[in-house]
Amino acid sequence: MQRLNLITWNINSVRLRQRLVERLLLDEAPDVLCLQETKCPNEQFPAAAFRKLGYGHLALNGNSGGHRGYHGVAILSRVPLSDVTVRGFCGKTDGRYVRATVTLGGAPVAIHNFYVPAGGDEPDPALNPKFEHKLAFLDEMLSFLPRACEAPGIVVGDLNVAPYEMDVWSHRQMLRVISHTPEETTRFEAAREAAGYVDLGRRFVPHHERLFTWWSYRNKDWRKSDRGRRLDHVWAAPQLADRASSFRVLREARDWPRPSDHVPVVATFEA
DNA sequence: ATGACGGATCTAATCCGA
Repeated sequence: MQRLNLITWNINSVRLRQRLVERLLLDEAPDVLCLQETKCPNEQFPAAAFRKLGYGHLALNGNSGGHRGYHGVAILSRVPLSDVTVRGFCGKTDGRYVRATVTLGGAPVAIHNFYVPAGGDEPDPALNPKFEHKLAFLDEMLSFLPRACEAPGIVVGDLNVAPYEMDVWSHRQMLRVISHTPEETTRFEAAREAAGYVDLGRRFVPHHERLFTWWSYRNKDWRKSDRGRRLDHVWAAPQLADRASSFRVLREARDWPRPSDHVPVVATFEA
């Protein structure tokens, strides 16, 4: 493969939105699609439908057991996947990470697909166990990524943190709102820097421009109010970031029928 | 000004998302 076209998308139920995934595969023809919040046990993943469209290679870490109906990540590919690995974070097996390797220009590229915990409402880890879990997850990413990212790769997913001022609709009003608190954003940046990877979104879109990938279902008119956040990310090893030829946020998908509240993020890498 | 929406689940009301 001489070019890698990669998409990450929090689908918010892959079974409910199977048709939207098919539409994306047909419209964008990515080589690899990373999904989060599949909300789907592995045995119920609609693999046959995607295989028909040419995506016959799968890496799944679906929800199971006590996490029925929540979480779940998947990598779909039209090129072979090797080194498929599932890992639990914070001592849980809750479907938040899957890795697979593809080949670009004869060299392996590891793809790390994450669904970071949302963290609940109350931004105090002493009062809110979900926020405590999120901070612990980010801390574990900090210790995990340096070794995992030694092999050149790409970290993608719904990372559930909007690190910069123009990654949220109001920096001032969001500082005490989970996804943009300093406790999260400092850990988030530390984890990325420990990996030595590049924030591809901000390599392509300057820091003074707003860039969002998620808009709440609760807004009456998401486009008009534009109270979004940048929660979905693509981080790339420096040598891959230098070969990135495009980066796009598919905002139009927010208006597809019965949409996800997240939109797909597309990145292209040349060999 | 906080939106008051939408998904899954032991189908009715609850948990969760962020």
